[in-house]
Amino acid sequence: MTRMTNPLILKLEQRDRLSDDEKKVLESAITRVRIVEADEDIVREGDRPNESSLLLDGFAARYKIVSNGRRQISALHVPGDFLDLHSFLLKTMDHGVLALTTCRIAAVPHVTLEKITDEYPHLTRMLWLNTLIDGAIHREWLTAMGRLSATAHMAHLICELYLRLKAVGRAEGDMVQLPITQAELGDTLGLSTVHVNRVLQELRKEGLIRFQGDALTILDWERLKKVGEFTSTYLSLQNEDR
Amino acid sequence: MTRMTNPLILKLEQRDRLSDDEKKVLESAITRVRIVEADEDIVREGDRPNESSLLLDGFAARYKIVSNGRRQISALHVPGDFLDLHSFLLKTMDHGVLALTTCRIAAVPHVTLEKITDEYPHLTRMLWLNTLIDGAIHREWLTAMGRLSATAHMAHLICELYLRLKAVGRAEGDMVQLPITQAELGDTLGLSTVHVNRVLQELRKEGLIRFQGDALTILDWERLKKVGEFTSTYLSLQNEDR
DNA sequence: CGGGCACTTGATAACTTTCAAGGGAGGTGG
DNA sequence: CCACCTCCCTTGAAAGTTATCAAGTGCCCG
Repeated sequence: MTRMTNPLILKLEQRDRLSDDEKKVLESAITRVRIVEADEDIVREGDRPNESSLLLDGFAARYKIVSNGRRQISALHVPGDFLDLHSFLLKTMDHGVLALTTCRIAAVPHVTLEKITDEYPHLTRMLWLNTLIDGAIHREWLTAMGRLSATAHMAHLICELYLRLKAVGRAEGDMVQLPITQAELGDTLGLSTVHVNRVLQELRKEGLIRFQGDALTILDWERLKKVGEFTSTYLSLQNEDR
Repeated sequence: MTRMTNPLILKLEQRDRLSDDEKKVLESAITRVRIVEADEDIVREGDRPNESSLLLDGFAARYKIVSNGRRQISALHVPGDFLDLHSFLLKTMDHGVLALTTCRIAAVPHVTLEKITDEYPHLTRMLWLNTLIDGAIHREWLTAMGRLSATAHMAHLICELYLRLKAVGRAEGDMVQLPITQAELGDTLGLSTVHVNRVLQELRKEGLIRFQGDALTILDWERLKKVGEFTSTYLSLQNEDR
């Protein structure tokens, strides 16, 4: 499903006004668009990319493998997200990025990013902001993982994903397409697949969500938020001068 | 204990060269230095600061309280760290920042940061980098919290703190001052205080560390790293053009 | 129609929390 | 100068949450 509007612009414009010039710069920053199939790596741990990947369509995850082969997903990405904007300055990837579904990905060369930082201060701040939001999400996940029950943590994640998808026009009413397996959810929440299954059943039984195939429907937003102790502040969905 | 060199400059110079001009700009960005006593808030959740706080001396933590009163610490800060540089662009604090010890804190007005982003592209990238390293640490903590045992997680944290303190000249050989209570460590790792105690005893019994009062000594770095599955890549301690 | 993958279920085991209590060190007031 | 209070660390036992192990079901795709 291809959209006309670059979802990154959609995402940034929710946080601050972009000038036409800035939008043009962003559009022209893209050198090429490629397709990555599900379960393929988009970037590998240890890589030193000379471009950053922008997700145009599909779902992707940042992940890390630990010694016993267990995997932890540290970020889930939806269209409009940069997958490794941080590699522009961090240089070496400290984690891999994986396509969860077929992904359409735009490449932005690091030389272009450097040029933007030299010439477009406000646009630079917007890109910086983008990585700051990633950081805010990381902190929220840390809190959820450390101090919430498995059920609350799941509810929290669902709230977040719903809002993030809605923010880039990927929600249809109370429903979003969420093509993520329970095993992947487990790797995201730090739970076993079996427990993910039980937790989802609990949320379903409570009448909070419906989750059939890829279709996730929010049945009771208020109670879901309450169960997940969710507040959206950290997503910075406010439009402000930045 | 006051040092002459601004620890932020020390920290940044480990990652890339700073020009004399840039250093001067950083030094003069500081408007005032204040002291915050242990257990006091430096910034509160919900605040909209118009300046960012740079930690010159002491230990601080970003934290969040969840409903049942439990607390999660999402970042531990050592001298040279910005505590809320992200508030420059995120505007609203999504968490609080607490002094764990008496802290000496410099204030950098957001208007000054904006001026830096307008006029000093490379310095801007270095500040951006600073927040990217925070993000990398968050991801590493997520992995440790989700997929490592309590003991491994603790070992991992100790490795990280030792290196970070060493990087700003706060290590004396294999020893660092770590004035953090076991309760605070629990809030950092997502564990109960009791379990923190048991995990520390295990690391001591294994001959990996000594931890008496505030003095933490690394007794067997190689084995500690192995237990904590620690690799330092994510700390970006390499000097590179950025 | 067979195979594979994702989801589901039940039983047991492991890890971590909670509850309860005692010990030790430092600071403060009488 | 000592008693006492508080905070932190430590220990033991019981409870709770989540993982692991083991199967079985359903569905999509070749």
